[in-house]
Amino acid sequence: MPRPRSEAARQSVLEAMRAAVVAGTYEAVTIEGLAETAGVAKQTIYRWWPSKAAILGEALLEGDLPGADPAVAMSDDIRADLHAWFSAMSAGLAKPEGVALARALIAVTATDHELGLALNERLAAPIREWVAERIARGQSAGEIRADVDADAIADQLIAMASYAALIGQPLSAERVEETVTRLLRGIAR
Amino acid sequence: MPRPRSEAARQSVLEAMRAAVVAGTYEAVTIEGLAETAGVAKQTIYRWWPSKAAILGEALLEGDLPGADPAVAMSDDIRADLHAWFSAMSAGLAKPEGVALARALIAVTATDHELGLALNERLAAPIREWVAERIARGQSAGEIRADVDADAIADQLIAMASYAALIGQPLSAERVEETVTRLLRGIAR
Amino acid sequence: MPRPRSEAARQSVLEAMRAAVVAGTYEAVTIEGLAETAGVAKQTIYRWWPSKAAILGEALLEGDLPGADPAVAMSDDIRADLHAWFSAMSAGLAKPEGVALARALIAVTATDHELGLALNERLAAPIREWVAERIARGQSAGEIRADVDADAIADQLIAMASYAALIGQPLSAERVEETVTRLLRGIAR
Amino acid sequence: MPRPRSEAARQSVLEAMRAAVVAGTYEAVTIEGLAETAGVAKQTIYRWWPSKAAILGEALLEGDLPGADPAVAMSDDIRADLHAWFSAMSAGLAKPEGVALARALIAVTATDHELGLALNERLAAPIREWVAERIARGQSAGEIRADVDADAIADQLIAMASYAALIGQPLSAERVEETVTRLLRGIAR
DNA sequence: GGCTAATCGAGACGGTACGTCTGGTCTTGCG
DNA sequence: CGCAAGACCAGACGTACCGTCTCGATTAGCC
Repeated sequence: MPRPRSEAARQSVLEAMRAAVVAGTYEAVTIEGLAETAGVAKQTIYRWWPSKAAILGEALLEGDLPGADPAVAMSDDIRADLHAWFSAMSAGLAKPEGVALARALIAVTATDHELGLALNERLAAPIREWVAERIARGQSAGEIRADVDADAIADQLIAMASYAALIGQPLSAERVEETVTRLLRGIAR
Repeated sequence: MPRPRSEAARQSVLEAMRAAVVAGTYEAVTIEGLAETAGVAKQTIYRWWPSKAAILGEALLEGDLPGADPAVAMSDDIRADLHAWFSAMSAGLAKPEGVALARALIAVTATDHELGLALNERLAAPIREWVAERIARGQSAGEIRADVDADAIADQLIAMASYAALIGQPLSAERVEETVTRLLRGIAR
Repeated sequence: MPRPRSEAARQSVLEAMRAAVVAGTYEAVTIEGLAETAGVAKQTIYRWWPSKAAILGEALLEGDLPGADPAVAMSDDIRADLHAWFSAMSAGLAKPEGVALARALIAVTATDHELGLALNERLAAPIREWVAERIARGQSAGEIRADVDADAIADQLIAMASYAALIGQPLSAERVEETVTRLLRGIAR
Repeated sequence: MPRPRSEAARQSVLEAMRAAVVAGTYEAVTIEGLAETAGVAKQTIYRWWPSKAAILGEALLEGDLPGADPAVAMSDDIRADLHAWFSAMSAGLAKPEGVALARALIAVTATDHELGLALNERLAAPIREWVAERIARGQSAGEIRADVDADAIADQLIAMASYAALIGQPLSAERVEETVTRLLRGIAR
């Protein structure tokens, strides 16, 4: 049987993509540049990825987009939980690295619809899940209205954080605070 | 004393940019293609614009980004007003042309920070103003809490509409309805 | 280890150059035009040749400048030999193709000193050699003065033929005849 | 009455052409550059000259091509006269300025046949005349054969000097000496 | 322990677009 | 109406990458 795909080459391409995106804009990333920094032949890239966008996608899913993972334990205080999570996400997307990766994701979405949609779906799913679960808990506890649409809330917060990264003006602590407060007022029983 | 700049050339370049963006992606727009469709020499473009992004900026500010202009009269019913406006904006950004232009704006913002920020500022300003005014009216009427941050609300809605356009899934009427309802519950006195 | 240079591409570029020069002036030759007629990418040309002049040089050395090769057998009659050769050279440079190539050589020499000098040297060398040999033979035979400078003679005839091609008025048979006669009177013992 | 053509502009264009040609190659001369150095508008050049070549032509005829003017008095010694003149011409074409202008003339001739021919004719005429006259004198004095073709001699010397300038290797004093000596042996009675 | 088949690096190839430069033409307003 | 100034259309310049295509050199299994 033939020689298997080189995992080292794969990793170094993904790493090169992350580095390139953080260093400049996604648009400025070049397959040739990637190949050079990764120490890999161009053909090796073209053999395994159909496009620059696909490489970014894999790099984002594999590495992590700071703020994308709602690694927040749930307590009994829904306000505290939502605030902790939204605040963490905003902070993740406020770091230079986070801004760069988020912008690259946005750029690729604005360009390659299909892939962008898929990526957003994949990255948003755990968030939606977390929010749904926390809202459901609040509903069980009788704090939250029964007719609240958890997805709408998750989407709103994702949109806000994402837009803030796009225009490069991270949500301030006050804005985060205000948003959570107002949101809770809107969905409290 | 020399020949003045040709307004016709300028207009046809901007028009070509709008057309190109609507027809494909912003990334796929080419200065050479623009020159060709506009019936203009490449140098004429380079003489007056420093970049593709600048052309798009001018085209967006001059032509109009559907949904960007809050041309909604204010009534005494704040719910109706907010709904009418947010609904109109969402609808504008749901039309193919609106999606295309919004995505182009997003793409340029993700790429050329400076210019993107300026553009967003310019386009958001009238919206912020309108929302501020409407909220203030509501506060005078005693319907709305005094401590509400109008900018936060405007930004939230802009982010939501913009993100919806980005991922190509326009806000449904239900989602618009839900958002306004929840929002009002959050800010009502 | 990579793919080797394409000889086909190289040849078709050189051929395109010869054709272009014969069809028009050297000045009017365009790298883009060359690439197009040769069915080759522009970059392939830039990869291998530093300038238009270098292409012409290679084309001239490889193909042949009519009249540049003194393919004349030597007999015992120095007058006949010199006449045959000078006449052949003049005739070669009188043909439209010869005129065109000679002019291109002159144009490139007038422009790119270094290369022009090298080319002239390379093309003149066999001529100088032939003349030197024939003169030496004449000297052995006692027909020609011992102090004759063969290079001076070769250069004179090259200059004359070249200048004639430049101004587009080929040396007439009479002028060739006269020149050889006068020359021989000048160097005979 | 209309304003007459500006002689100052004309002169400064011609001067700029001479300077440009001496400073670089004829090919590198640019109408725009000319206009700039001459302090003249591009259109003023296009109004009065059909081409770059025409400007050079006028500049050469008006200014002087060093060595082109056979300003040599005739004595009774034909050898001395021919040597003096040919030597002066070679020297003129050996000076950097002379080489540059001669090359420009050659370049324009290689490119614009018509004009080049005309220019060569104009510049060669006085030389041919001078040579014809001197030869005729020599014939009267019985030094020179009656059947000598003066034009052939003039052309030969022009070609030699011109070719020497072209390849940038001025005729050495020895070569000049040798040439005149050999030439005279060829035409002496 | 050789055979074989897909991998890898390197980089040439036909292309497209870049941003710049110049050619010629035209349009201003001043003198 | 000539002229300086400079915008305009046109198109070549030389460069950078694109995605495809050889090359020769490894490197697994499988015989």
